[in-house]
Amino acid sequence: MTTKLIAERGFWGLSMQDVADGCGLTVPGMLHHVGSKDSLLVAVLEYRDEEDAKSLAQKLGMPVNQFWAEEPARITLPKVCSALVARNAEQPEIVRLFAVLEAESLAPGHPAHTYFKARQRRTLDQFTALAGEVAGARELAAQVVAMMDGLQIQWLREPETVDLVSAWEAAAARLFA
Amino acid sequence: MTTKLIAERGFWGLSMQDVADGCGLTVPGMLHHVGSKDSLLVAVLEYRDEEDAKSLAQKLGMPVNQFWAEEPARITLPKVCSALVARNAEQPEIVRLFAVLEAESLAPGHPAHTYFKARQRRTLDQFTALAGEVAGARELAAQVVAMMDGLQIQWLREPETVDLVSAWEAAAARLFA
DNA sequence: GTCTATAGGACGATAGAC
DNA sequence: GTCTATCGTCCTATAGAC
Repeated sequence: MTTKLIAERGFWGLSMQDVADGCGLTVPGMLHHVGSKDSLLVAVLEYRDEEDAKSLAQKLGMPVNQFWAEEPARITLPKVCSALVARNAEQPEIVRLFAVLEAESLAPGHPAHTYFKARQRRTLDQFTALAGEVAGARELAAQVVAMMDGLQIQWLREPETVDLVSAWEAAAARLFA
Repeated sequence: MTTKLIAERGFWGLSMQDVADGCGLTVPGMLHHVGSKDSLLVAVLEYRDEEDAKSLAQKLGMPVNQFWAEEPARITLPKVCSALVARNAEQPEIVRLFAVLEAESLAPGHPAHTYFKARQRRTLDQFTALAGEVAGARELAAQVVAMMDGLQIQWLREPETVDLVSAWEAAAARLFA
């Protein structure tokens, strides 16, 4: 529930009042559980990352947290990206949450600043490993991440006009040519 | 001055108090000039767009507001992108302002929602025209915009590690191949 | 665990003097 | 034009009863 509200307002625009209403609780009632606004934020982020990792591993038929470490031939970067995009296309609200927080957290004082910095490094490392032994693997990984983020923004801005999956497939055809 | 603060906090996290302090005024003193918080936002956005258009036209040696309408052979999409990236690399704070607002404004109720929707359409149209008569020109335009936005995020998150210009050149080599 | 009540600020905006 | 003073609203968080 929190996810939807943060996606609409961002973290700075989020009010605990609204979150509590959405949960059918009063404000102190939910603060008893989550502790504070900051810890609520990181809890939501980590929860979503876990859920996504599970879903992704299932889509690829791999055990969780191992899909990028082994079998470099069977699990390729294009396949992982397709699975990721398919997953994201199903949940626009969560994608918007990450898009908003990804930008907000660029400011050094933001509660999720270090979280997103670590997340970007981790994603780049994983994608680089998946890209294989080709020259410029890290460059390709960065471009893939950038393209996915950018297309998601366009999709979220005009969901009626843009289809995320087909937009990504067209981009992948160019990137992985 | 406002630019820097919005870039750090986003629009929802921005306080008129801070802006007024940054300008050496009191809060009502500056509200007299800008009218309201919402109008301050759009004023900043439109001002930046004008300044960027001027700078871009100068870099390309073209009259303002005509660089995408004519001479499709001399002014190509890669050239415009290089000029844009070079311009953006000089002003990380303004780029962060747009990155934050671009994500925040995805919410339908945001003061800049319609502004960014129109901006995205306009940019896509201009880039599509610049791409020329090739098949899939609009797809290419969308991918170029996505790549620029995504690389900017990575650059803003780790300015010490990522160099925006060289990252873009590597991406352009792949996109325009 | 969930509530009522309330503290203690910060916010955007207005009114009116100078 | 810029100020002081202030209104009314919203916020996060705490204290303490049930």
